[in-house]
Amino acid sequence: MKRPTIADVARRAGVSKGAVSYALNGQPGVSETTRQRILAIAAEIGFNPSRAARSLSGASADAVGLALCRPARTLGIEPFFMELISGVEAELSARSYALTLQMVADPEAEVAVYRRWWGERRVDGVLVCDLRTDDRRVPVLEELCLPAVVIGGPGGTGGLASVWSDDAAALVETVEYLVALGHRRIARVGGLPDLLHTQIRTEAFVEACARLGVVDAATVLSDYTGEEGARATRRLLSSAGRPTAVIYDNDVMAIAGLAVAQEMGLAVPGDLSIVAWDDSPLCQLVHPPLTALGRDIPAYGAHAARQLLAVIGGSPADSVRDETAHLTPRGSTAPPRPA
Amino acid sequence: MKRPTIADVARRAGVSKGAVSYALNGQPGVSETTRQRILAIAAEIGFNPSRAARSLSGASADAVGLALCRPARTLGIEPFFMELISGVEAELSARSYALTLQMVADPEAEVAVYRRWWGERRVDGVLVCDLRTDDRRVPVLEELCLPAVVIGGPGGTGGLASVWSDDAAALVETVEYLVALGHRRIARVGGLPDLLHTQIRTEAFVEACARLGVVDAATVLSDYTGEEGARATRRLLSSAGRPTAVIYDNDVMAIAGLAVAQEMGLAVPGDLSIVAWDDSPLCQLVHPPLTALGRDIPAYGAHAARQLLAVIGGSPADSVRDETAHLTPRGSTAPPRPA
DNA sequence: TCCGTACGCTTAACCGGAAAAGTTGGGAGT
DNA sequence: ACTCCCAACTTTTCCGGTTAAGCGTACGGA
Repeated sequence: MKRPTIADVARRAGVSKGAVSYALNGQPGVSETTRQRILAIAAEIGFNPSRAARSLSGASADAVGLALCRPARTLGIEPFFMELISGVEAELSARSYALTLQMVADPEAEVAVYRRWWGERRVDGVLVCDLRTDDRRVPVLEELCLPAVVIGGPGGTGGLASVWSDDAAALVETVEYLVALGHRRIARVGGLPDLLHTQIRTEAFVEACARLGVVDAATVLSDYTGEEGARATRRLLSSAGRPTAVIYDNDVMAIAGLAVAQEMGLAVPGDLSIVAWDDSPLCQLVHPPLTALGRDIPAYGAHAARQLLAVIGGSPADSVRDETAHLTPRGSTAPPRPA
Repeated sequence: MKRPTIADVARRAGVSKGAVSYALNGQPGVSETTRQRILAIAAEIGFNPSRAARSLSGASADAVGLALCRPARTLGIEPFFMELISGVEAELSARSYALTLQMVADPEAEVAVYRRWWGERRVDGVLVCDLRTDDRRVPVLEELCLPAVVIGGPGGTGGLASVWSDDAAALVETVEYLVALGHRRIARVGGLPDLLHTQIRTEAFVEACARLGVVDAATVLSDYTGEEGARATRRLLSSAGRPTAVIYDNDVMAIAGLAVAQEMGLAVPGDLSIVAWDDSPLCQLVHPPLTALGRDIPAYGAHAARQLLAVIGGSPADSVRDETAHLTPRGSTAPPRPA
């Protein structure tokens, strides 16, 4: 089946290409009668203007890009990205923008992808995830003047717009809660060390623990996978001054940690309290259900998408704060058993 | 920063646009010396040919589309799609194809998306998930002659190419395994009833149970969410002739079912054996770890992507079988406790 | 009556590449 | 010495839209 072009519509309507273009784009230059006739014909033969031709003559690509740099196994297991993407998509498809997705091996490759997208005019802007310290992607995007919204922060985003959530505040709230329960030896299993939010959380953790008189406040860094979470937990629980509470940087590691505790004969929450970051339905499916730091991830993605569309539309790049994760206490946290 | 065009390269090289085009595309028509000089200049100024211009003059869009029609919460929680996407992506990015992702509300909207993509020449082909019975998308894609690969089947794919996995065989293997353990009352918590693979599995289940003398072989349909899985499990375990084994159509429902069984005071696997379809790492993180029907989902996606690229390249549309899911017995299955 | 002008449309240029067709200059063949 | 051919480019056209500019026609005001 041949795709109809604007010329086909013009021929059937007995007018010129220009008239059809004006009619379809709501521009003045055609009478209302003619416009309706043209619209009817276009609808009848199923005409859609070619994106290529349209964007060639100056219009935008009507697409935004998202490059993800995480190993496939991490992506599959973590609900975070899929939820984020569905939120982004909800916002984009409402304005008939497309989302172009690309998995990359490392930040180097990601920068290359951005350069290519920019050169090809394939996207009007990009969403940047997994912000790192001194992130090399930031200066490149600034240099290219490619509209971008960083999902993460605060800080480290240069002149780029960003949407961020106050992880430090959420972590402080969690430590305060655990201290209030009576915990004095709290550990944390963190995510990938290069990620900025890991560092933000670590700093907040150290600061809060110091301020609140937590004796032992170790952070063990991991990679978000269940295996690594389990290994880190085993190490923590085997140590001399074993913690009475552990905060995990994602739910997968928390669930793995729970399994390890049970396998080592420790009662949760009697001997060990567990808090998970990211409150996916998984947290409620295990026994005991996990106390978790949750927030609306699709809304976060939608927020970022909305801001990106604004930046593409010419708005100044500003940094906006999204909802802070809130603690939902469930069965995995309780006062520590007296020694 | 202004994007370099082919004219910029031509000017700096002191040749015409045509020469640059020949040089960059490896066509004869320029000397090797000139070609190298042009390539060097192009690399130096970071030239990437505009996708729009290129695809306008007959070339392909170098992108494939994937429209997903599932509620956001299902997408987030199920590792399946993200793993599939990462597999698809791995294959596509190796050939510098882009993946255009779109979430849609219903099959109607999905068909509209296909028509638009086709008209806009935004994609060269599409991957179709969640095949239904008498799927309306199939005839539309055939009418449009839009290259497509259906992920699912067998059957119901009309003249479209497809990649499928033998779910019936996997289910039969599972039932045989449970019967061999001594189970005679086996239930199944299925997925969305409209999906073709749900029906294929149900038929295979009924047939296998009848053949193997399973007394009670109920299938309760659900929607892949933990809540619904839990509800279905509660109903099954409260019934008179309570099953001694349950097969779940995905891992999330299986984990929810496990929690329900434990909450109702039933020992797993003593009182109830559980088998999960889709073997994500989650299955190994719960206690007891779940016996699961697993297969390599990223490879499945890669396989589908490879076939789509072949169809786009002009290969005939054929139907190829991917790996069959294999059963990995773990702690959640055992012989039923004698009554 | 004549001119200005607003309307409704057509024409043509342009976007940035690909590729067909046209144009050189130099070397081989006779 | 003259033709022929081919390599190496240049020029031109085309893809399918958008949009500035042009061009009749009708209508209103002086």
